[in-house]
Amino acid sequence: MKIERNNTDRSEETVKPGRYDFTAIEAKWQGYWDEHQTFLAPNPGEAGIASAPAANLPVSPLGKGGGVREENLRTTQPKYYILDMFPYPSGAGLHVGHPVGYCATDIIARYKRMRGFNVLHPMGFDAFGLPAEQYAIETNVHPAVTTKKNIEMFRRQLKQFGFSYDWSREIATCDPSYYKWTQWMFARMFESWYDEECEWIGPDGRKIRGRARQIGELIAEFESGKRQPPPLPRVAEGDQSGSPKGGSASLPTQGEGKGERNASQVSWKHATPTQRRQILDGYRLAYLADVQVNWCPALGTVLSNEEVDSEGRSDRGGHPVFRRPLRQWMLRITKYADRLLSDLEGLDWPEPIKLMQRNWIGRSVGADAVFFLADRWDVKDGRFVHRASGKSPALNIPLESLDDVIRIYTTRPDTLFGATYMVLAPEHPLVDSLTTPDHRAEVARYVHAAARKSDMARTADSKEKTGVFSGAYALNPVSGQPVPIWIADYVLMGYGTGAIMGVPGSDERDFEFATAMNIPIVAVVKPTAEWIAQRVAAYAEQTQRAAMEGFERLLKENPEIRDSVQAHREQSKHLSDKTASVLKNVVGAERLIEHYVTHPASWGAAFVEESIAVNSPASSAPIALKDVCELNGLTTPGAKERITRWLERMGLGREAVNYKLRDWLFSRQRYWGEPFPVLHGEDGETIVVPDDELPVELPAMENFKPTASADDARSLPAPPLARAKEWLSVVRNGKRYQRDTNTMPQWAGSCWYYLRFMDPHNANNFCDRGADQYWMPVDLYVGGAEHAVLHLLYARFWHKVLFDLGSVSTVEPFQKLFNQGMIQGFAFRDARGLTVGPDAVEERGDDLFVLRQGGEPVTRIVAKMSKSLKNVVNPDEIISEYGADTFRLYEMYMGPLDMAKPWNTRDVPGLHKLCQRIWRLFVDESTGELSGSLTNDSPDDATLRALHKLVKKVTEELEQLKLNTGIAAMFDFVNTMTRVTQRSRAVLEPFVLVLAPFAPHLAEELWSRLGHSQSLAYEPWPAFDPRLARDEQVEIAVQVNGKIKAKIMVDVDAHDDAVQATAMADAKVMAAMENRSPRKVVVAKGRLVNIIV
RNA sequence: GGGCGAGUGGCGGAAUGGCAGACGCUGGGGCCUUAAAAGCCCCUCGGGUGAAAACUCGGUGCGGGUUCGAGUCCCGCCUCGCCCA
Repeated sequence: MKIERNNTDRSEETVKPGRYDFTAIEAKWQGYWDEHQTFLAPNPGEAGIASAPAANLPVSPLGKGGGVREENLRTTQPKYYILDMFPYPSGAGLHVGHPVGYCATDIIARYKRMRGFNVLHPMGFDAFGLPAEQYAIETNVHPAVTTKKNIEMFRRQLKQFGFSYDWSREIATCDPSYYKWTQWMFARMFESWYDEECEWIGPDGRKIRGRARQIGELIAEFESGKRQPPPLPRVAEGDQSGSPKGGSASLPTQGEGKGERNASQVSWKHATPTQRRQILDGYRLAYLADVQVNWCPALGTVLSNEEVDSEGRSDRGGHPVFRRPLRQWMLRITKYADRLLSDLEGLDWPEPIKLMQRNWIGRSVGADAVFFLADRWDVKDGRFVHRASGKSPALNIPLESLDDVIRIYTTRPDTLFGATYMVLAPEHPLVDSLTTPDHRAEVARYVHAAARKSDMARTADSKEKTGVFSGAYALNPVSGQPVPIWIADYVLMGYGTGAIMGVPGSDERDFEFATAMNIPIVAVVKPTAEWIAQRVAAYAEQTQRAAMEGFERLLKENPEIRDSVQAHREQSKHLSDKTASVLKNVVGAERLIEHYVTHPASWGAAFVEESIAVNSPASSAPIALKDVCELNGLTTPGAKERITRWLERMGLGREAVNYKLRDWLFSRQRYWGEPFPVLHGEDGETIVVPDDELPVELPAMENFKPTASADDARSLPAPPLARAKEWLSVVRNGKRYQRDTNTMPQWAGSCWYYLRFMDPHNANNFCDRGADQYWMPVDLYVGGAEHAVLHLLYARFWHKVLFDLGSVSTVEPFQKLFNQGMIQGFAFRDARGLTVGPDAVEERGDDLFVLRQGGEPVTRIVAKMSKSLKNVVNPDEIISEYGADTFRLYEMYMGPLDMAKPWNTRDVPGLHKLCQRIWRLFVDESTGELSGSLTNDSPDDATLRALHKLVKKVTEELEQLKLNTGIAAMFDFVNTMTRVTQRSRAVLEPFVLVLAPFAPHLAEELWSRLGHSQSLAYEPWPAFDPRLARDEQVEIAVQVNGKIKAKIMVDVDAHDDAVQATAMADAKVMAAMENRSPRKVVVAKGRLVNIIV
């Protein structure tokens, strides 16, 4: 059809019928990919859906058109599993931060397909979670409905980017056919225990120590007598509520019994069914325990630490939150601490993430030690003697069997002589029994108040230390000296044993506490000169009153310098650097160190580093013990070693490894999560639901509101599921059971989703073993660094349990991890430092921004995108205006993938222009036909070289995920090609293939217009000729004494001598050398020549 | 408070220890056009000399160091961001 140029209707459409119509092109190819199932990835044993290049032909020679096609099962090819952290489908939809990782993985996935890999690139939804439930509470719409709607929105949004996901593998964790297997895995954890002694060879041939085993094997060991059950807590028979007596029996705990609780040895043979259950529960990987939780009665739920503010109120609503013990499901992740730590070594992960995991696991080697309650123990003949039983500790008596002691863990046993007090957490079971009558009222008040504070508020460094004296004393095991026992909330029950020895001379927080409570401070480690110098500098800044007091004391004790220091002080009220230097130079480091050793309290801070032991024991203090461990003069590691051996020999302690990592609290009082596949009998028995009854589906409910109750620490949580009466009660074998009213936390489903992707529709197993062996491990896992610890640690733990049980073949799930950077937004800051969003600001000329109201100038800053700043960018608008290809290119061009960078919509058109220019290289806009400049002639040297350079650069950058510079190379290439009038197909066709991973719609369209009938998705990636990918001559700089004086052209392969000769012959160089002869000449090949005269 | 990361033009950023500022945006100039848009071409770190071509000096948060040579490596600071507490 002829275009009528003089038509009155001069819309763009009629003027340029061949324009780059991204809307039509993108819809067309997304339709094509769907229809042809282009990105379906076959599993082993399945026929390859699409034909593919042979694995041994990863690249095609350039300039010869399409590569050789062979019918070939892709499953015989090398595989590549590339995974995105799947999103939570929130009601707000995608924002521009989400697709950063998705664009990158899609580019790599498409590239790897062209390199001949069978690529698994799936997408799904982490669909259980709080926001949907919260929305349900507010609107009474079922979370399943909202979630389904949100998933549909997300899927639509994701599809418009043209991502090459195999959508046939889509999963959602809230789908019963998915959570059936989450429940199944939980049941396996309930039915297994961790055998720490087990040594075995994994499928990879490596020796592993420790293994999850079937609980039946443990029972068999008990029955055969091969293994003895540990002592049980002494609970009155038949007293299921375990009514606390003296407060000591109500806090069973993770793991085995603690030393301070009374325990009784029961043989398996003579154990009652209840006792046997208790014994086994102490071993199971999934177990029930009473743990301290943040209970918010008004909201009817338990809150996570992050949901409680520093005042101990709920984030939402500001309701009181109480610390109280609740019976919760726990996962025994702590048993895997060592393996989670050591297996990090072999992973290709960013070092900071590994470090964060190491810190989170927090392995430390220290010692357990016992302190003796002073009113129940005596020191007789230099030994500790229990008043009631007359027993004494000894080498062969386990710590656990000592009564009336407080067990502590310390990473610094070398500082035991400096322990001048003890602290028990307010929840500690011994608090009630050891508090003396005259202190009881005060202690009770304090304990009650502490229950209302969050862990975070209690341990915040900035907080003033609080505590009350219990009236009781304990005997220090290394000296026999009595030390006061305090109750203070800076010690948490959940960490260690809930009791600490206070060593104010060697611990910052103990120092603060001792200072506040007037407890003696003893230095047991000699500070280093560097530390003393720093403290002296702190005097000069006059930051702390304690430091000033210490300074005054120093002056008093050193009259010979008082005058000279005083002279400085008269000139200025403050201490100056000069004063500090007088201290250092006149008093001298040695005497300052001595001063700290004798008067640590004056120094305003504790020396917490490692150095040399002193005052251990102090020469002045009398020691009641017969056997004394002398530490003075030893280095910290040496002192640790000696004291630990001594403690062991005396039966007072032992070496111990501790972890910061806690067992995983796995229950939530929520509706929208996986129900636990367990049944609770009225007699306290807990059984798992048989596999053939899985999944245990959520009951249909209409009201999700938590049952609010009085703001009272004693009220009980009533989860929504507790109201599903019919669902709740179950009869099995004539016995009545109740289902668990808790659900699993959101992390559960994401612990194994990468396994389900490999075989998403399998009804008989969570994943076929063959698929697992073929696809695992994940070759590249891309997501935000905010999941560095929790998700990645939980998933690794979960995977290792499955590995131990023989369900998966790899030790670690994610071989390579990459963290994409955050997309930030612009915001503005006014003179007072207040941050405002872009909608409150007007731009006046170049980089001048003023407030719309008032006209006050503001400066532009980069800030996290947030609803409150209204600087969130929605990708839908960008895509409808510029297209998905432009969006993908822009997001990848913004900067390095792993860096945070601000979104700037103003930059987007530049990438759109790139697409248009590429389009015009091929298509005549006025006709829509292929451009007349396109020839079938063989390419000229310049454009051929440009192509080979491009292929080399893009290939190298893709391998390193440096997509921004890869795109810059394409700009360069397009600039070069725009300037020429004849363009050879032999150059342009390979270019389309290089473009394809980045801008797939545009590339497919051009490919098809060039006459190809099939998608380019499986075309071989172009190869480059290294000789053509570089110039024959290069310009190099010539420096004389490091200053550039000239530029010369030399052959790339030219010998250094020849380059040097050319450089020296240059007129400007000779002028700069001024007839001096070179002392030294450095030739950096292809870079520069530096002549030193 | 601890850990990690980052500071380079007006903006985003580039640079195996080797010519700082590739590439894009913005801004300016030119060509094309009746005109505009689009497109194409050129310029765009700062100071100095010059009519111009060009020449020259300075410059990668601050202060030191290693090196023939440092944005890059080392030491000490400052600021910002993220995570943890």
